[in-house]
Amino acid sequence: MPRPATYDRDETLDTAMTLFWDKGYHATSLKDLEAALNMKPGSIYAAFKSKENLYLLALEKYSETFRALFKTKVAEAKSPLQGLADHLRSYALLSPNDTTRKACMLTKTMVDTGSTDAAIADRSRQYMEAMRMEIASAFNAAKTLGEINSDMSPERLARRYQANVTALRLELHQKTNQAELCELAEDMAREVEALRA
Amino acid sequence: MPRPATYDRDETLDTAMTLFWDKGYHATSLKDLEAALNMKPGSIYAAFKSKENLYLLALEKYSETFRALFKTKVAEAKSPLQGLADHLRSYALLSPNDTTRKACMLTKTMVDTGSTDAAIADRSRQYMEAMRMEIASAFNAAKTLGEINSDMSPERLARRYQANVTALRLELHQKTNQAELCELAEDMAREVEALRA
DNA sequence: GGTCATCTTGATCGGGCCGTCATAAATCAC
DNA sequence: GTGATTTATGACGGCCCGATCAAGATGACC
Repeated sequence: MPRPATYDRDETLDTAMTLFWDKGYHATSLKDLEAALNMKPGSIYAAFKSKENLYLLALEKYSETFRALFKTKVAEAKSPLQGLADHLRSYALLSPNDTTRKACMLTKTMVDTGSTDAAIADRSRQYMEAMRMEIASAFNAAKTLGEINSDMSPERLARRYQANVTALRLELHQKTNQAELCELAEDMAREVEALRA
Repeated sequence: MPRPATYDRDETLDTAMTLFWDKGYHATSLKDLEAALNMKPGSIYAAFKSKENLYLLALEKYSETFRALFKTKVAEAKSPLQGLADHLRSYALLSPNDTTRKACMLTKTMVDTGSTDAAIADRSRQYMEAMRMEIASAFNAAKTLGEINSDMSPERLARRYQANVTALRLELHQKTNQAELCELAEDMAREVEALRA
């Protein structure tokens, strides 16, 4: 057997994800990647094929990581609806130096690549939809438990909920002050709780 | 008096605004601008100083145009609250080929330039705030008329409302289908109407 | 129609971009 | 220790970027 790679692929992908998430696809140069990943261009291309492909891998990791996190959080909550409401509040309670205090990477990606990289933008839309399905499934659980009215559409509620999350997280990007962020999150969370039958 | 310019400055700025709004700051190259404005690089720099400055001018125009439009629409509505609610619905009713069927340029700008062009991102934040003041003033009018409860905070309502607009317009960017767009806008509009005292 | 201030042109600049490749280094099997 | 095989390196290429500027074109005034 020949020489093994000297870097941890998963760890490297994680670093790339963070960098891309911060700066966006276009604004992240190979130089930036070389510095962050501690790899020379040749190695990057050997390992990940291209900048675009590396971005897609990072995006996939982002999507899976945070979708799983959401799923777990809702599952561990007192009830699906409560989990959904508290998830909104949790964004406003993020520590000031939490590294996830940013807009959703999928949102940023769609804006950043919508007119220049259809492949990436499309993938991002797919992940966004997958996330919405996850949310819908939580609303559906609430419905099954009789927590919300039976004539509610989980899909419609999910789109509304996702819109709230997207907007709330954009406020993180804009560095809106903590107090107003809490108010906004609270308003959104109350709307979810108001669905209780 | 010397030779006059051969182009209409305002019209040119409008074209630049549309282009920038579509493609974003980074993804718009001078070549793109040359083609769209029908000007050679020298002329562009003579007239607008730099790409960044041109962007700032286009952004200013965007901000003022759409803020005035909003103000007018609310003023002409049956009541401030009704104007606010219907404004949300109007996004979902935009013609399929309406050129303003896009995410808000201020939102896109903040995402696009947040990590690379502080000057532009800051300006965008300011315009966003100005728009929020405009919304707050509409809620305040509703309050004065007794349309909504007197213990409501116009600023807080405005931030919530702006979050809704931002998210709704991002759905335009994603080309969400008309039916679901209408549902989402309706959900948001109903929330506004539910404030009625 | 001559003068002159201004506008317009487009070749050109330095630089950074993404991506490649020949070479060197490292590891394992025997 | 040797050879086979993979990884790592970083200088380099071709391209396009935003920006400049000297020269030419144009129109307003006398």
